Amino acid sequence: MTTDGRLVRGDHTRRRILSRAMDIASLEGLEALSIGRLAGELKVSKSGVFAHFGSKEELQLAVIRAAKSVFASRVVEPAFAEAPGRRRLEALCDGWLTYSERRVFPGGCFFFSVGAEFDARPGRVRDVLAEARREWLALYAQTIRDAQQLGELDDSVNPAQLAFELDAFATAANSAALLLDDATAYDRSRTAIRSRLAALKT
Amino acid sequence: MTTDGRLVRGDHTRRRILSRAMDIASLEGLEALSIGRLAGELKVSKSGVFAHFGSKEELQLAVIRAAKSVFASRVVEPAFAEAPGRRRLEALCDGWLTYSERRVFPGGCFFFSVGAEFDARPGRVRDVLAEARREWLALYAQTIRDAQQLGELDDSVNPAQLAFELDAFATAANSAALLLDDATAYDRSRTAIRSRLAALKT
DNA sequence: TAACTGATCGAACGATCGTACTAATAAGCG
DNA sequence: CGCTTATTAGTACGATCGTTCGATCAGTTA
Repeated sequence: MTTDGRLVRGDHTRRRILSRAMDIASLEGLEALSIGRLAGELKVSKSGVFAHFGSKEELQLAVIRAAKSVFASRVVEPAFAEAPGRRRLEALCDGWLTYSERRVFPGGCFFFSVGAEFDARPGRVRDVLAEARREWLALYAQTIRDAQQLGELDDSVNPAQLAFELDAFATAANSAALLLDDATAYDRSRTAIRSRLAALKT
Repeated sequence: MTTDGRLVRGDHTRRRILSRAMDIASLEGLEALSIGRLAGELKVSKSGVFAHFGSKEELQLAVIRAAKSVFASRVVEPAFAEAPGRRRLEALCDGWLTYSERRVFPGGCFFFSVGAEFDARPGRVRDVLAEARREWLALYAQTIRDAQQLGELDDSVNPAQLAFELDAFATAANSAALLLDDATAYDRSRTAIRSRLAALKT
């Protein structure tokens, strides 16, 4: 148990930094995250921000960890409150779309934005982002497999293939909603997902 | 007719700059494009690069125009060599995937990368990128409409909806291939597109 | 109270950014 | 050859970047 006032204060500052940093990163990317800018916006000294992370790369990695935690609580956990199988699969799809639509991060899905930013830059940041995406697709695939074993989804479909397609529909909605200011893209995405899954009823 | 040696020389330099700039932008984004960096890599002076565009934003806009031209010659024009209708639609899908897979730009699809970078930053760059995406989706939709009028595609499908889905499959392949180093994503994408279109035979 | 620890600050560093100037260079043209 | 025009070079500016270092302030512990 931690009641040391100094640690509590530091933890509070750290959370403030990471919260603002997630917003900036989702809007403008992890490279646009500058320590001086964070310090200015949060009314803290540059070295105060820096001391929490030790380097810009460590800051970026900490921001990604924080975003994973937000994503888990807003998308993954609600889906796991549903029964395994088709119900949970639908909750994953719809939970993701709602997470993008409601702008949990102001720049849309955090991992879409920074994933595209780092997908061609070698380094630890890219590795962590790739791993996060792999975990997400694996979660989709496992949920599909569960639904198949429960007899709720046609056995003939390849789980990785269906995971790819569902994720494609969702991220395309995110992209269109942001770049094109086209909120109807979420409807299109839900239509596509619903009709793809309807074809796989058993 | 232009045979003025000075203009020819300037045009050549400008092309060299834009070519390198497109590669950098596809890999690291339009903001990572710095005038000093371009000058260093191309062995010209900073002011030499600057003089061609007048500002960084104008450089970014010129790079986008150049990328549109590359995209048109590699994807759109080959598809228009095919007969209108289903043939042309399939050429658009496959041409796009091949364009991404062959790394016409080293960072994958130029417009995917910079679109994600600017989708939440107001300004002229975003406006131009949004317009380019709209044109691309409109081209898809028109090609679908043509196929319907030729009796090659089920009339019941909404062209904008199908365009959304086909584009979703393609961009998802680009994203997975880059971030996950997963070249099989192109196969998954082709499978998804083929089976989606097969369901719409008349 | 004294000693210690952790969080934060302030100032400075070298580097790079976009941009603004004024030469220098090269090509066309009389 | 001179005169004009277009492209490049050179230099300097203020701003911001990530990082380093020593000082300062707040809270714990003996």
